[in-house]
Amino acid sequence: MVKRVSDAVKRRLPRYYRRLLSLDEAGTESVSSKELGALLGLTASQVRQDFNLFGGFGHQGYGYPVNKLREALEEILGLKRAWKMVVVGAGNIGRALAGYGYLGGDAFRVEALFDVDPAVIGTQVHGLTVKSADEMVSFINENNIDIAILTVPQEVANKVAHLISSSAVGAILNFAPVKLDAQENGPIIESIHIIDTLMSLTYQLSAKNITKPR
Amino acid sequence: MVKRVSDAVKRRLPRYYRRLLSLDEAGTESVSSKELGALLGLTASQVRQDFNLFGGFGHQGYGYPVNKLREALEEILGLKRAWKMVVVGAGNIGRALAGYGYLGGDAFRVEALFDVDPAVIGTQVHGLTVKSADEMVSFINENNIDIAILTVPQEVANKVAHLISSSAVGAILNFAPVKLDAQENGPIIESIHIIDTLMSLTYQLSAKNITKPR
DNA sequence: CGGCGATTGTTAAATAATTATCATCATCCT
DNA sequence: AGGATGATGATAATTATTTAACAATCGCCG
Repeated sequence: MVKRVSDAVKRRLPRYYRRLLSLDEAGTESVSSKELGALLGLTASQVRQDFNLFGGFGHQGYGYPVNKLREALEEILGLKRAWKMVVVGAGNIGRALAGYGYLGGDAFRVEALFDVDPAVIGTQVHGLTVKSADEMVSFINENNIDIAILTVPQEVANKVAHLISSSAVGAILNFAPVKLDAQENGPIIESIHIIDTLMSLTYQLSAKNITKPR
Repeated sequence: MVKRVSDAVKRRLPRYYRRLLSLDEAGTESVSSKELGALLGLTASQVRQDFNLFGGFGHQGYGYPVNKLREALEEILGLKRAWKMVVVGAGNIGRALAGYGYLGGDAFRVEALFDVDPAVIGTQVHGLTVKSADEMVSFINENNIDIAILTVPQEVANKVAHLISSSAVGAILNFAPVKLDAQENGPIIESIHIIDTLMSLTYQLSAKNITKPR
């Protein structure tokens, strides 16, 4: 049962979970791979393949029990516990994320918000007082922070990421449009590059007017 | 030269561009596929394959001229012109994005910000006055808006997306944690699901403690 | 002015991911 | 009670993506 989970599957798991959650809340008892695939734009085959990486959740002739599968995904994704986070960089995006009491408000908690700007330090953002970046590493270590959300300007992103990596944090969620250089045994890094997604859109918009999609 | 561009390549193009831009700004004249690959965590082979989809930009024995390649990518990605955007939903993320004078501040411009909440309509956000959602479709059409950034609550995301689709907008950048149902000949849709990326992190953090990476 | 070193563009091979197929089995209906 | 139905789990086939290999080519240096 310890099969390799590809990146592609890893990206699909949260999507399955979100959909299962909403089906469960709607009171749906079971769902077939075909139905779920249709809801997510995937083939039935792929849905079954994916779930079978983690074990057999389905009943033949019946489909998958929504509640049980949702529970299983919750376990797999580590959502049965709360994760403590800090936001590093109190700019526009950083402040927005500090107010993130979102989906499974239980699972993700922002514990602190840091910045270097003296004019910003001490101000209130969504009930948090912005702390000085000097305190960051010790705060992370003393409060067992799991995830650092990095929203600093790209020029300093790697420097700050390096500093964060010297703490005991488990993962970094990077919003700076820069590739952070990963370190052996350092935190897990995932990036969200908004600007890249925008450029992907303009690429497609530009291409649309030249060649039709096949 | 009209080869099919896969999704994987499409996602790498902006990364190439960003790196080329910074190399160019640093005054670097040429870069080999090997060097560029190392900077981006790709193989030299892959870099060459990708560029060759769009034509031969390199000089044998020499590498790729940074400036010329950057220009070419700018053309390919459609960054030679300005793109007009609106932000729909003046919540935390929406307000943050309204202040988006980011990278190629020339290429992307936020022209307006919409919401349904009477308490928010009329307020100022980063120099923009929040407009009523009632005006949205006509504003998009009259001002030739290219991209709508959707940052409304998930419950109404599809409803609003549908409304946007009735306008002449070319693309939607969706931040709601929901799969928008695409329509034939409707706008191009790309989504950024922050919550999914967080879950992908907790999945990896959870998995790390059970099985070591092979 | 000719050979050497380096790096491309291209084709081929290997690997990974997705889709299709099918035997098996649980449930339901008559 | 038994067969039809429908959907899983597993395996096989297909397709896509990545990596490797190598001949062709350019500039540089002597």
